[in-house]
Amino acid sequence: MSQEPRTKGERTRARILDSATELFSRHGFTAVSLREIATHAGLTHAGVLHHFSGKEALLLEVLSLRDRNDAARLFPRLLDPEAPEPPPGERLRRLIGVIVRNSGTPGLVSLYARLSAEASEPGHPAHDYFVRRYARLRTEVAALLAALFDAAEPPVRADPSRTAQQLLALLDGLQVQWLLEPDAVLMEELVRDFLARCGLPTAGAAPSGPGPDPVSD
Amino acid sequence: MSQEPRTKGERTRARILDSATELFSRHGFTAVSLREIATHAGLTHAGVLHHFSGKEALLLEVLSLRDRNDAARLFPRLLDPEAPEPPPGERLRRLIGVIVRNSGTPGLVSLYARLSAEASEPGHPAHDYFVRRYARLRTEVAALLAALFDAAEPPVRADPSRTAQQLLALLDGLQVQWLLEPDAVLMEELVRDFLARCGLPTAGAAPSGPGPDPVSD
DNA sequence: GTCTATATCGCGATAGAC
DNA sequence: GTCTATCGCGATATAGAC
Repeated sequence: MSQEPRTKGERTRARILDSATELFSRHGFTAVSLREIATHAGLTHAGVLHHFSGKEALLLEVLSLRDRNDAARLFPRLLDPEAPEPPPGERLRRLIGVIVRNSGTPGLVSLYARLSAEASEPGHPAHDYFVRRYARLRTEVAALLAALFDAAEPPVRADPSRTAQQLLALLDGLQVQWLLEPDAVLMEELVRDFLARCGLPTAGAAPSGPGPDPVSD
Repeated sequence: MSQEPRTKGERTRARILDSATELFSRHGFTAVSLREIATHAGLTHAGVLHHFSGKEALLLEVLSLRDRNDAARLFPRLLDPEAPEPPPGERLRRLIGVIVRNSGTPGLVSLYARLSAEASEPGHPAHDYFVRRYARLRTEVAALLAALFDAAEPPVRADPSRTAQQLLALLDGLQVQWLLEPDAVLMEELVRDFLARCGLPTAGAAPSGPGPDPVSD
């Protein structure tokens, strides 16, 4: 999961991130204090704040690590321009696979929804991160949709960029509803239904498989 | 906006709500302290906590008041079963009108996104409120869509309930993206586009007009 | 019932000593 | 790189004024 840390500082930092991930995932953001994370990692809360500028920044690190994993699974070239790019159909299957995979870690999904909403306030420390995240995702998903639209039979005439915005919004919005009432929201089915409405039938099941984590950082 | 308060307590409560709405909208939730709200309303922070069980509860009141306004505009029967129900086409126009109207108060939109994400954690004080909110909205929007589907030419064969979930998710998700980058997200157009894909063209502009606030509470 | 004043608690965050 | 000390915060509780 983590790149081999060389210095003591890097090891401490990694230990803090591990503790934070575990405690945030299990008990949520508000319920966990910096002092608890610090104790769990074997130092004081001021020690934690030497490595991370604040509680919010610590959450951002935890989530962006996970985010890079998901993104790299879908868009290998984002991390390594030399990486082989799977065909569009396979990438669409992986996108649905990420949805299924996320349902295994509702704690982190909840944290992400929370932070993205908080970060929408201008001036928030994570504001730029999310602006960039959506811009990047929109570009990548638009390119993927464009390829799928062209390859479809019959070809689909729709704006890939706008459809990408809609798809990303649908995923985010459904996740909130799913977190509130897991049994009432069939994420995968509703997403497939939307894609079908766009002229992109997604018959098969989503594999996404175990596979190695494409990000190590 | 507020029903004529009779007792001193009701007046104080309304004053606190007004102060909280103004300060939260302008500076966000985190940046405003209960002590500031109290001072702005002319009492101490303990006094505020006599009327509201906590800062989160105060936010919930501010937002649910606004929520009831929006909902009543779309579904008059929710508040008054005797109220006349506008035809489906008019109600769809009003729904789009609410989107346009919300873009005038990004502060409150941001607060709503934030709270709905936070409340997704089980055990959160507002968890039940949001579960009920989505259940109610899903039911109402599904009924509206069912009427529109039947009246469409040609009639649309789609599951109104699932389409309602998708539409609500789209609205929530787009709002987060819009808050992050207002110019990059054309809310109204993207929603109309989705509805058109569902077989529901929404040619005309959305009036929503000024009109009296349907909720007074 | 409405509200103030006060004290106490752990929290996130900062400054400075070591 | 980590600590102690300190700050204002949200929250709780109590006692009492009007």
